[in-house]
Parts: sequence; structure tokens; C-alpha cells
Amino acid sequence: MPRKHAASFLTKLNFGRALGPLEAQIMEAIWDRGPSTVRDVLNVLLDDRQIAYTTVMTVMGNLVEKGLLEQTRSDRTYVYATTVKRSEFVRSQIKSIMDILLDSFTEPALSYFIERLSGGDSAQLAQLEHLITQKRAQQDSEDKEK
Amino acid sequence: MPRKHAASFLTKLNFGRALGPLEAQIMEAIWDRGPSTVRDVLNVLLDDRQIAYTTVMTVMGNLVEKGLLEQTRSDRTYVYATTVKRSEFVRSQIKSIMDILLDSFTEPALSYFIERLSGGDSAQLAQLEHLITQKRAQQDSEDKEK
DNA sequence: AACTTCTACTAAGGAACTTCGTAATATAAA
DNA sequence: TTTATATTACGAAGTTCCTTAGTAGAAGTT
Repeated sequence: MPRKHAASFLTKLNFGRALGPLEAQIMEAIWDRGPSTVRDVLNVLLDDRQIAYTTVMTVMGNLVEKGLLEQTRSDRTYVYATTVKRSEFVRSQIKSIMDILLDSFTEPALSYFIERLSGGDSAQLAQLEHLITQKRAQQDSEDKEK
Repeated sequence: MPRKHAASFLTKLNFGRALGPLEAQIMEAIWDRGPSTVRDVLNVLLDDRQIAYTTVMTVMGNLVEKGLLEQTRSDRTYVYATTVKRSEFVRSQIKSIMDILLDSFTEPALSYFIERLSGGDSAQLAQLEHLITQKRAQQDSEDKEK
């Protein structure tokens, strides 16, 4: 009897869109510069291409909605600061993706992971080994604490 | 000087949408049943909810466009068959996601991976470590051959 | 008061997916 | 052959998410 896929696991592969390209570019700009005004960000973007002040403002507003930026009034203009560090944001994105992969597609995910690593990149292999050693040491010390 | 993120790596986390929920459900149905007509699939979907024949047909047509299904005329109606096995499809999706993660976010990706594995099952961790050792030995012997 | 800068509001457009109606076509039944 | 039924083709509309930007108003500058 064929398995029933009531809620289709495959849809899990649709991770809620992380950031649109413009949103990402703006976040990067603010992670680089630190707290910035719309004008600051606009100037960064204008290095690359034509874009309107209001476009940048709208997107920055959306990013506030999404909780990725926060506004504070300084003098008479708003300054936008990121609410999470870039590394934290990246990590949380990776976590949500990896969790889906490893929870819903354990076997193929692990299997491809190994295959990738064996593929040739010995630097990654070394990095992974290092991380495992680290992890194991950490676990051991946790065990002793009990 | 802050690093320049010309094309923003973060946008890489937007994997081209795999399949919409309805598309996924339909693919699952055909993977389960084998080659099916629109009516066959419709009947499967109707177990869960109300949906029009033409809706299913449109989506199946789109899936043909995308190369995931192929039509063949049988008797006087079209039969739709999947062009890839479910496992192959899943694998290719996982591959594209993992590749992006491991190429653009190597450190946090590996690091979270380990963290996940060590979370519960330390046997998996040991197994992975073993695989790495093995792989390294294999690579070394390949190097010597040069 | 005129000018500049910034913000709020609004809106429109594209892309991807879902939804389905209508009309045409073909087949089977009467 | 006419009628009923099933299938397909075509097209269009609605949703959501993202991008784009204009216009108007508020607030300080000159």
C-alpha cells in the first residue's frame, strides 16, 4: 500500500523566503556600516545602481516590520539599527533549513553531506574534524559536571 | 574597511521555490499511484478538500512545463507520469540546498550540523568521525599516487 | 516665507502559485 | 444523428511577497 503524504513533506523544502535581494543588500549595508539613516543606505546603494530614496525607505520600513531593523529617533531623523548580528541571522537561517533537511529527509541529507565532504574538499573535511573534536571535548566536560 | 557584499551572499538563501503546496501534493499523488490522469489525481485530492478539475489540470500542465511530469496519450485521455523518482527529486533538492549552505556558509553550516548530530545521538557523531578518518586515509593514498 | 530633508501614505507592477470558468473537442449513448 | 459526458485548451483573476517610486506633509534652514 502506498504511503500517504497528507501534508506533503516536499513543501517543507519551501523555506519561507529569507530576504529578497534588495532587503539582503540593505541588511548587509547596515551590518557593515552600523546604525544608519535611509540616506546613508541610499548612498551605499547608489554606488551600484539608480534607486529612489523612497524605495530604500519602504524596504527599510518593511525590515522593521519583520523585526530585523529597529528605528530610533536621533536629532530629527530616524536611525536604523540591526536587531541581530549578521552571524546570528545567518545561523538562524541555517538552523531552520538544516532542521528541516535533517528531520524530514534524514537519510538523503546525511548521505549527501558525506558525499560532498568526500568529494575532494579536504579543507572542509579538516574543519569538520576539528569541530567534532571540539564538540566531543565539550560533551565530555558536560558529562563530568553531572 | 568593511567588507563589500556586492551580490549579497544572503540572497543565496533564497532557493528557487521548489514546489508550491498544491504542486507538491500532486507530485506525491502521482509518485504514489504511478502514471495518472487528471481525474485520478483529482479524486485523490478530493479526499481532503474541495478543488476543481480544471485547477488540478492547470497545475499538472505547469508541472509538465517544468519538466517534472510528462504527458502521453492513452486511449483518448492524457496520462501523466513523473520524469524523476521521488528519491531522485528529493536528492537533487537537497543537493542544491546543501551546496549553497556548504559553499557560502561553510563554517556555520558545518558547525550547526555537528551541533545537531551531537544533540542526541553521539553514535552518529562517532560514525561521522570514523567516515572522515577513512576519507582522509583514502585521500592521502590518492595524493601519494601522484 | 522659500527651500531642503525626511517621513508617511499610497499605489502599482512583476513573479510565482492557486483557483476556476468557459468554450471547444471528442467520445459514447440514445 | 442528436444528445449527454468527459477531457482539454485558453484564459483570467486572486494571493502573497518583493520591488519600485510618487506625492504630500512635517519640520527644520536660510
